[in-house]
Amino acid sequence: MVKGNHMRAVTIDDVAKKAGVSIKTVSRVVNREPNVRAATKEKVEAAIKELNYRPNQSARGLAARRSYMIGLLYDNPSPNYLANLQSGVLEACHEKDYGLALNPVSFHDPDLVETVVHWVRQSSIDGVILTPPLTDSIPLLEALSQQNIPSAVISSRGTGDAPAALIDEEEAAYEMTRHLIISGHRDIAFIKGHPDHYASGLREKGFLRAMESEGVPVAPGFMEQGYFDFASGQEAASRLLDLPKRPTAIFASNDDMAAAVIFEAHSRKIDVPGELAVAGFDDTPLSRQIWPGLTTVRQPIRAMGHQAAGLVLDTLAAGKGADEERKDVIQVDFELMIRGSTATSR
Amino acid sequence: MVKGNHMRAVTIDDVAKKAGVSIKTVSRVVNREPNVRAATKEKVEAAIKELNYRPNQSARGLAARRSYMIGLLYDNPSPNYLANLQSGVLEACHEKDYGLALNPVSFHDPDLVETVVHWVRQSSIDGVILTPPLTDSIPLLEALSQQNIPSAVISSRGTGDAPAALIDEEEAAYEMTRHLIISGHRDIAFIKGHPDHYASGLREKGFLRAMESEGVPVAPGFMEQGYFDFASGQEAASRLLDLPKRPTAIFASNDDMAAAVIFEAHSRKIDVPGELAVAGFDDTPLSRQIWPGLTTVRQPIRAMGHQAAGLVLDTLAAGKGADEERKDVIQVDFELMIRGSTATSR
DNA sequence: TTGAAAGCGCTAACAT
DNA sequence: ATGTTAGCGCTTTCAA
Repeated sequence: MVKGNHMRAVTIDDVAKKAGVSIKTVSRVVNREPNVRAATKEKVEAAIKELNYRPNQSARGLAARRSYMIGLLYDNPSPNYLANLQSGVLEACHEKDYGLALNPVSFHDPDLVETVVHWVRQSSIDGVILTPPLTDSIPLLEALSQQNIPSAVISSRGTGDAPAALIDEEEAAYEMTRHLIISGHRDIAFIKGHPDHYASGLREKGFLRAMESEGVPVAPGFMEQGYFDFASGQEAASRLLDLPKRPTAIFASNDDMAAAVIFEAHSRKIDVPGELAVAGFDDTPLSRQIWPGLTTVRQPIRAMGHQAAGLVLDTLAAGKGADEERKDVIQVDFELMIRGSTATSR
Repeated sequence: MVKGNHMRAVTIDDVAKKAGVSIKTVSRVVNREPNVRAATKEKVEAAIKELNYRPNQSARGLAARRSYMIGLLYDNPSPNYLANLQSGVLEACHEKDYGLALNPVSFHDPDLVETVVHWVRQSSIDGVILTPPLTDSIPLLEALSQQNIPSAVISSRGTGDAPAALIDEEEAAYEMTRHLIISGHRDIAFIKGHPDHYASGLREKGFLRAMESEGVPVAPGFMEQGYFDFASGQEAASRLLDLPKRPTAIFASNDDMAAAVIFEAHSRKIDVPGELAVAGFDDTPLSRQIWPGLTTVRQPIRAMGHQAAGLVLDTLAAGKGADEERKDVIQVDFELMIRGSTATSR
């Protein structure tokens, strides 16, 4: 493959000339539009191949008023979450020859809605994927829908406002709680997730439902507020472990907080899992890298990213707008990962 | 702000009208071209701000024959590394109204060079940023240079093949090793990094230099090969801790492997730091979330991403090609983070 | 220092 | 089933 530094790029005109058709016909073939005779199509495809033609994305975007890019919106997710999600989204984009534009935003920005809509308009982003907690901003969802911007959400309230890829958060928390109860625990404390996240409520609900259905009471002071970060987990853990009658098990709403619980236990010489069982949520690498290994809930973030991107791209492929929005909800399976932090035999 | 469904995006004409100048003048301001009176410039900037104008990338790309995008190439970095780096790069891109295109590739792909060059050409990517170990692929660097594709590397052999943002890896390893020696250790083992990474060699060199200069011999079997992942750290740690006369300190070439050392120590009831001191490299969140806290070397990845993007964008701004490539090397400061895993008084 | 005019390569709307 | 004609919003010439 020899190329000079300033080789003129092959354009649609070159292809049209070589195939002996108009540029519009070439355009039709490239965009897989109907109404092209098979023979014509073949001629054009041959010319494209011979010239090694690739449409200029800028020209395409300018003329068609779209960018052939979808946007990923996020607010300060954990590195692990972002990397996995992005990897899945990129994969799906790659399959459909779409590009990915990233946009880190702030959930609490009063101009969030305007910022996002403006970004989409100015960049001609064709569709967007939202991640928690942005997925739980009703004004944002409404604006996107009203502005006819195709979108999909990762995890969400599942109200069907937009297509979604999610797990059954409540059921996952329910099952994890049952695991603790079945392991013999009755003094189980819970550290809640960040209140901005709708999923936090679901996890809490799952916990409470399991306790109630098993007839295990939640002791006073055993429900602590956390914010998904290590520091808040540490504070919550401190309070719980300083209680006169401390819990024998703590279920934290995510792994970072669970790791903080273990950290605090270690520093007080409280044996995990002997004196204290700990469970988390997310199955981050961290859960395998601390000692003892952390029992947690695995969600297939990567796959969910892939699915969500697929939902957006399907909408795009279906109708050029998001008019007849298909409000799919893809529920994927979670998995309980039982590790050392809740081991019973020792 | 009321907007209909098909609100026309703000264009350069709107800005020109509002500022009372021609579109060319707006263009000059946007592109920071010279020969614009300060007063005019201010008027235009005010209009841009008021209308919240962002240039249409497709139109820009079409007219200027470039994409206004830079590419970020990576091969399976740790989530934390990727998230931080990307954040810095995005920030720099945002400042200059550039877009970012991501490209996960494989260092061992025999078609790596062709894949990358083709991708850059097809997408009209204006320049690229390489991350380790891609930064250490001579053929890749040569191809980019030969094809006149502006690029910058994050960390590298520092040979000046391309502009780079890096820390003094060897010196960092040297100082960490000295910290261990000064803390009273003499039986110090080292777990090497992935051999694909040039930095691995530098870190090893720093370790050996410190040992030698302090007159501390490296015991047989005290140099272990690792691959930067937790599993390889575990294996290396197992071998080291099973030695008849085991080390009193282990310096692992990154945090994941150091965490594995601590994990293995815990599971053998070896007290850290009492019986075994452990040091890592990277200052990942993990280093603060395991117990005891991990002594490590902090590199400002985010800042390095920002710098590297700046180097590429500067090249782009300077000459339209990378003709008179400025082979800058920006060295940023590292920092020793001393935490519990190497504490002396207990 | 500024502006007017001419495209960049493609798709959309309307021919035929 | 295929072609013609206008732009899309910007940068580039070149002129003033």
